[in-house]
Amino acid sequence: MILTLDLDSDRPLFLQVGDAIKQSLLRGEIGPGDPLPAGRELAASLDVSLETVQRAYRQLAEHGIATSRVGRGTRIASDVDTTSFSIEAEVRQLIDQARSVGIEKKQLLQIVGDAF
Amino acid sequence: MILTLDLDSDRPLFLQVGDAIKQSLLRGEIGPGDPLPAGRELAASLDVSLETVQRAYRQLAEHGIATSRVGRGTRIASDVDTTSFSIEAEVRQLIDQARSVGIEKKQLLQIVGDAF
Amino acid sequence: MILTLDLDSDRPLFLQVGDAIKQSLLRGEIGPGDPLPAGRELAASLDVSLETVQRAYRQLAEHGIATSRVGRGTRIASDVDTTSFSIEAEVRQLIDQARSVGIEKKQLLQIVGDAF
Amino acid sequence: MILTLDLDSDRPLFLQVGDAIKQSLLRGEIGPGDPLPAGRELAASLDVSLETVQRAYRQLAEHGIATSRVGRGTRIASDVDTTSFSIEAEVRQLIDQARSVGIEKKQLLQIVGDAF
DNA sequence: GTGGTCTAGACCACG
DNA sequence: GTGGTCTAGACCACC
Repeated sequence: MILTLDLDSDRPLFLQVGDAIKQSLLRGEIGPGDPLPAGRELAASLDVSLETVQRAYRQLAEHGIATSRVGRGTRIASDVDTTSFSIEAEVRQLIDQARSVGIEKKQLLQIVGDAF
Repeated sequence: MILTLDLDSDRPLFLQVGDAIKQSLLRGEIGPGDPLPAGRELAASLDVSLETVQRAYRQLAEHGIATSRVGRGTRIASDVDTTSFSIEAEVRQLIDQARSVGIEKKQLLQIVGDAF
Repeated sequence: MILTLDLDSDRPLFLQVGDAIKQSLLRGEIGPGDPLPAGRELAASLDVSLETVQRAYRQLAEHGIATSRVGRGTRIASDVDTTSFSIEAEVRQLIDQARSVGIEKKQLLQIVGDAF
Repeated sequence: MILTLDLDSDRPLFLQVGDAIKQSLLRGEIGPGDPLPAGRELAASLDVSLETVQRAYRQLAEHGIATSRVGRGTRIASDVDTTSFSIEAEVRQLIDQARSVGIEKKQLLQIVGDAF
């Protein structure tokens, strides 16, 4: 598993780690039941503290995306539902509102790009 | 000017103050060149610290929405362009959700562009 | 707020802190909207690390029992539902099952007391 | 002896093994004096480490449920009393929930005693 | 080996 | 002042 972090981002590292794992799920690189790297291992490869990785895993567990068991590692939940990751509805809503105030496609992409 | 803040929101108060002023602009309650309330006055009416209001005004100034001059108070810029921030809140929300599910900037722009 | 921790317990300290706060709620010592002690303050009075208290508060927030805002402290949620803390149903279920296998009141209290 | 483990459970495997043996006792599938499978054999059939099975047997011995003798294997104690552990799981669950809502041992015993 | 908990520091943004 | 994040260590139970 190869993940990249943006140390200059305002987004907390532990959320970035969780984001990256969800991304791998969406891309199909990993799937239900698949093991995640050991905390110490991932911490070393990302050059962050173990606690940061643990917080990421803990958050994934709280959201039902992964499960951790002492001595057995952390793995993607067998019943993980990737469809919940979709944001299509939000995108449609945004576009509707943009149109309602006369914002063009080009402008909206500019605004979104600037805010990301 | 009557503004309301949501103390239960995760959004910082000083940004909420700025948001509210932009909303007044969008609704036409205030317009280019109009004066904003004195910092101390608005702070008292919102029951927040003066520093919070000052930070809000500073942010508006940085975005070219308002201008401050010592002794003259703060007023809406004469050349303010409302189209750019009318959907800021929605864009922010979309980006937060996109990040939380591991969607990158490039991907999101693609999705938005396709759906428009 | 006076809380006591059992350092010899197997129960994690941060859960004990959360337990104690729920207990205060059940006893009516604190109620919806009431502020909780500042993390540093509670950490000092309990002689645990700040992180331990923060984890307790974070857990309460995740369960909708408290809300934290940077710079404004942590307080009991205004819509907290203490009835959800009840365990009467579980107790009744346990007693039914105990009776069904011929366990007497005295025995059950012994078993529960030993397991706590 | 056929036992099943729940790898998704938070309950340690070695306790689950002990639980399953107690359940067999309660169901009458095995009785006082009956031999338990050899450690290596059970470990292989459950696909867990020998250490896990050994820990389970050790725990059963500590609770007076089984006895181990080198070279002779492990067997159910001849004087085992099944009434004591028939509702252990329910008691554990109750205590966990009680702790999570801040109920103390004394309080819980009071509640259980009142409801019986 | 694994994850879970905890500490004692630090720096940051918000008020 | 507040809470949020992060680090670099440590010890523990489980496998």
